Amino acid sequence: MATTKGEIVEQFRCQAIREAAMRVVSRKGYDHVTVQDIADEAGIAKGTVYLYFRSREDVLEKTMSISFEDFHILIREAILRGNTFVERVEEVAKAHLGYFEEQQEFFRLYLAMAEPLGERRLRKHASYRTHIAQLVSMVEAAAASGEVRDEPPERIAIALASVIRDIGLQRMTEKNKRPLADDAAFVRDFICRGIAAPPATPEENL
Amino acid sequence: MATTKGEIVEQFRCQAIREAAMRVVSRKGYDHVTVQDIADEAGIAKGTVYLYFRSREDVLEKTMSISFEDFHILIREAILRGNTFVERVEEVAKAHLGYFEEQQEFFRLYLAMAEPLGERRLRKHASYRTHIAQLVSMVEAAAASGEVRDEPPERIAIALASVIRDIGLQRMTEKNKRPLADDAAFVRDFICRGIAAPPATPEENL
DNA sequence: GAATAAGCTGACGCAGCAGTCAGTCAGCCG
DNA sequence: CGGCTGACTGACTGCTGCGTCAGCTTATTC
Repeated sequence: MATTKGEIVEQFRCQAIREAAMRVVSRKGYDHVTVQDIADEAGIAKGTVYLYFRSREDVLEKTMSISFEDFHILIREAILRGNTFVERVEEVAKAHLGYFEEQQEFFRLYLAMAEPLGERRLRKHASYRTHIAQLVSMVEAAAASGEVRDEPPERIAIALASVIRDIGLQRMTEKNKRPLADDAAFVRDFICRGIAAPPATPEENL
Repeated sequence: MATTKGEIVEQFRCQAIREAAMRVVSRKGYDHVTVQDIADEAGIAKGTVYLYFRSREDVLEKTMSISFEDFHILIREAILRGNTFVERVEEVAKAHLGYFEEQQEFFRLYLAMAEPLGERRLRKHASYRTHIAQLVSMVEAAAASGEVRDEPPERIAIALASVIRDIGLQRMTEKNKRPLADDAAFVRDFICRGIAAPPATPEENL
């Protein structure tokens, strides 16, 4: 009884518009998408967009948030799968890169949000901050159990996201892709041999 | 004889406009700068801008290129200062972060160019590619002498730039800054303990 | 001081886009 | 069938920003 026929139609339309928006943002970038683009992509008139969303910004904001929800869940699960910090990093990298692979549109959306230009973005989109926060708490847990060196957790988290993002970006532009597992392992090694607490002082020659 | 009075004036004006453009790009971001903004910042009329540059894009392009020249020289010198790969990474990080510190406007410009959205930027601005190329050849040299693991040099170079950039970004938003040397050391450790060839198999527990 | 040249100006033309709203039309009800 | 409803449309308005150019101001020359 909660969902009338009208509400179902509304949901369907909203979703169609968001999906169109996602595709267009992928192609043209966040800043350069017009409402007309979105309408064309969805096969409706521009005015119709305004029946379901307050503004251009509203469409893009909601598109962002909803797209990120799946992603957040995926990363959360990846973190839970690992038992040690090293394992968690590998799982996160695998999930991250894998999702980028199958959702190239999302990846471009993610890039658009992560782009740090003027901090405008970083401040604006709560979804991206939530994503970083997930990583921060993972790092904090590892710091508490002595698995990582004593560095600001947020610094490590951002560096982690940064490396994964750029590896993902490179995978995207490569012709003959390396196996995903290899890249996840690369990230794991790259990150962990850098930030893991020294095992038992093997050498101290720096 | 090569430089008439007119040419000197022209050079002076061009420089003033570029400097104004740099400040404005810093504040508003590449995409959102208008020619009027630049003219206002330079204290001249909009039309005057078009006496010295063909278009808005021309102003921004030249601003980019010239700003990057100093930066390229700085990084080249940093690379030459180091004797080992580890030293070079630290020198590069120090130079990088130091330059970001004293040239915050340049840093924001750099962010605007590095933003990978849609590869539009990366393809467009040769300056950024040149910067990456510098790092690639540094990594290649290190790979040749067995100082780094056998991974695609460009991958490592981009990851390196990525980490430095994000550390720089974080420094920028911090209230009480850590000493620059500490952060350069952080980057050095973060990078090198990740990509340095294993010294003499201290442990093999992965 | 007048005449000429050079440099600069900002109002204007034009284009593109966000958001609006009067009008259209398909479907439904009596 | 004829009238009503509401979802949808797309032309329109207002605005912003690029690039132009007729004219103004300042420097230079005689």
